Amino acid sequence: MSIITRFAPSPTGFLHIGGARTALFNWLFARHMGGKFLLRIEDTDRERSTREAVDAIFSGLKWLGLNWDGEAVFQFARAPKHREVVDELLKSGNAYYCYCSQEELAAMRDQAKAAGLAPKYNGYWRDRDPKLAPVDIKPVVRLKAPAVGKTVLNDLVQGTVITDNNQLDDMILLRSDGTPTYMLSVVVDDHDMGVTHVIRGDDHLTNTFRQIQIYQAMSWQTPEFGHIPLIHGPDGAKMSKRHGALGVDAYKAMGMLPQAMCNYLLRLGWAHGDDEIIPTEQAVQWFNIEGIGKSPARFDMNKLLSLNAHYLRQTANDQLADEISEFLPKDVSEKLKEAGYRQRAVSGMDGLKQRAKTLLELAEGAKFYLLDAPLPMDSELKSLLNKAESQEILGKLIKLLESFGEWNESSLHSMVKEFSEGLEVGLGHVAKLVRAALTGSNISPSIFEIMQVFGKQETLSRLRTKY
RNA sequence: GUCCCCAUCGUCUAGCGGUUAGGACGUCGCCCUUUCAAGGCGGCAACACGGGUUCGAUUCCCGUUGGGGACGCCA
Repeated sequence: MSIITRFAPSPTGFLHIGGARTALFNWLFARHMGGKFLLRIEDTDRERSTREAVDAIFSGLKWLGLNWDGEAVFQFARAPKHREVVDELLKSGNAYYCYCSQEELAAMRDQAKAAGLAPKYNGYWRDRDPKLAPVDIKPVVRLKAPAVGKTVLNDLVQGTVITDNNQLDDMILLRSDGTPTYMLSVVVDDHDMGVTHVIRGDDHLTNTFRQIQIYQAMSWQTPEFGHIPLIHGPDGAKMSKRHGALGVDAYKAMGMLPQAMCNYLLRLGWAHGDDEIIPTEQAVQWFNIEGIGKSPARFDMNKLLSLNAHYLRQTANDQLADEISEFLPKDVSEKLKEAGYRQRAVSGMDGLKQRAKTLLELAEGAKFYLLDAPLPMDSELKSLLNKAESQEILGKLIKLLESFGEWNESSLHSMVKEFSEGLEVGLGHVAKLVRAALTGSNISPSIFEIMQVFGKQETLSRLRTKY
């Protein structure tokens, strides 16, 4: 039998990092098994669901390369189907109307808590004659869950977990306004969509017992469940906004590469021996649910960054030249469209990409190739260049360069080195001046590589520029 | 409060009864070097604690402690 997984986020905010990992695991498992990966938007909370959030989920998944099979299912649209199931449950005696008010329910919870029990509904209307119902209260429909015995979950990740049914109460299936609850909708949708493996965050673990009760009441076969540990913030607590970790779009904006994100997320809670660099294609081959760890992992930006730097260096130069475009100011990125400037950026990437961890840093580092002299420069560097002594050195160098024929990195290196030794100032000092004139900075790739990329004419023109 | 889950370097992890407890990120030092990186080499750094089981426990069992999660007419 072919397996079917799904990712079922609620569109109430951005696609966060934990959700992305859940999606990744579902996607990897489906692809590994040659099955299907479905997407369902759980938009039954009409108050909080937004179109923007739906778009963020779509674009986030696409960016990560987690393509889903078929059209995304919107849960709210299936409400009529969910209500049909409630009718069936009512008919079969597996559900009943409950007329308790919010106040009464709160009192019950307090009472249970005071008695040392889990705060829950006490089943007041479970076996009561509906004729006794107050006329002014709109009822909810509750599942008539087994009151005794145990519910067993053989979880793919967590192992066998057993809950005493007295821990669970009769959950609400239909709200008083007639809308289905999450608990019911998930079960009905997973069943109708043919989902065979439900892989989700372990914050859903206890919900699963309730959901199993619905499957049982409907005599439906339960899918396999795998509850993966949540990602925690650096302080060990559940990942939240205050950890500064936002939606996947935020990581994109930081200049992260999707391959790096996937690799990082995969290694959070899953390992393949000592392997660290696991490109997605490799992950599809290797992925298995058994390998998922049970302990929560903390989010570590440094490791993500290091992985990102790795994938950045693996990326082809011309592709990087395209990628940095959106990280550049408009006027600078426009230059990228002109063949000459673009060629410089592409040629310069070898030196640039090993100095950047993100596309943002890469773009920053590439600016000097795209800007025209005079370059923006801090005052300290300016005054260094303006010193008579500096000008004298540069003047002599320019003369030599003008008649220098072998315009390539290594020849330029030897030549300038010899030149410096002749002047008895040291290559370091000369390099600093050249670097300033060529890049406007005192940090850059090799100046000889830069000279080669610029070519003789542009190099000399920059060296002659006065600040 | 009740229930559930977790526990190896600072972090992510390998380990599935006998290992000098391995790798990666970070960190420190050295090499390379025109700056900054990258790269190479090396150092520091962990089995939470207490009981069992066993010839032998990081590994299996129980407890303690610590962390996390769930207990909505949210999803």
